[in-house]
Amino acid sequence: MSDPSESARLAVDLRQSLVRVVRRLRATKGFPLPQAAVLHRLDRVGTTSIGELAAHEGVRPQSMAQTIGELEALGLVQRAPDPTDGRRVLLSLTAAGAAALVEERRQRDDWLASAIAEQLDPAERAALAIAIPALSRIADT
Amino acid sequence: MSDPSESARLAVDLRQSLVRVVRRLRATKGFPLPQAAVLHRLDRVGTTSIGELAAHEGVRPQSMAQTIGELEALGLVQRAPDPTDGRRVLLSLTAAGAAALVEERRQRDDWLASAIAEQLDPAERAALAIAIPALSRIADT
DNA sequence: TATTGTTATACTCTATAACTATA
DNA sequence: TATAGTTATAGAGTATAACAATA
Repeated sequence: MSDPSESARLAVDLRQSLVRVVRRLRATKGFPLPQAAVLHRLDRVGTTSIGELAAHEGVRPQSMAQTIGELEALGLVQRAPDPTDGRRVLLSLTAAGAAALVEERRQRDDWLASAIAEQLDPAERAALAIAIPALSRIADT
Repeated sequence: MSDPSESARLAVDLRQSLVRVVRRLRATKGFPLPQAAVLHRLDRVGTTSIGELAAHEGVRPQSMAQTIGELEALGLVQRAPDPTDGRRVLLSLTAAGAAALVEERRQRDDWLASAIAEQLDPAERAALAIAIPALSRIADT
């Protein structure tokens, strides 16, 4: 049974803490968050399209196109035509992009990982492991 | 003991899910997120200063001053001089601000609360209840 | 017609810098 | 000098609208 007042309380507290953590993340040294997300995504899936990236991140294709343009200008991402569909563009990391990802991990990811390791107790880390996929599901709503 | 690789994995997954939920929150009808946060905060503490609000949200006083200016222009927040310190400004909700908060709750908070109630199972909600204060602590780092 | 992507433009959010007024 | 707040300006992040190319 879900208690509506419990969910209401969780909602308000969740919104406040999420917004604050994201501000803190943005303030931490590293690539802009949209760029960092693309670097991680390309590293994980190898090759994909702008539309897929936009859908996965929950932004408009126009917004993702701009992020990709920035990464391309930095030489971190490369485009290739999709051989089976002339409308699509296949994206992948360049060698410099892979190196940039290493640097991103060393900076922002490392900060967050340290915060999790040092400031959370085992029960909180276990709770986080359960909460994260739940949050992703909410984001997809 | 905290396993470093566990924390590293949590960090990357956490960043991605948080950013996506915040984007989704921003896209949901209601006040801009900084304004909504102030409405909630003033409702909770009654009266406070710009500096306190900025510290609580983790933004610069200049940024908070702008948010307050917007809310004041909308007639949702009122200023009063601090009788004991001429530099400070005491902020509080107007009647219209309290009404606006009701509307905010009806819209964005209700969306999030519904998502929590309908899409999360009891174990996930319990995990969220533990994870939220942990996230707040990380934001304060 | 529908889909993929681009370009142009504007608004939101937050920061830094430079300032005023009060303590 | 230090603190609370303001104003000006810039940059990051995202959206909508209008368009071109391909399916």
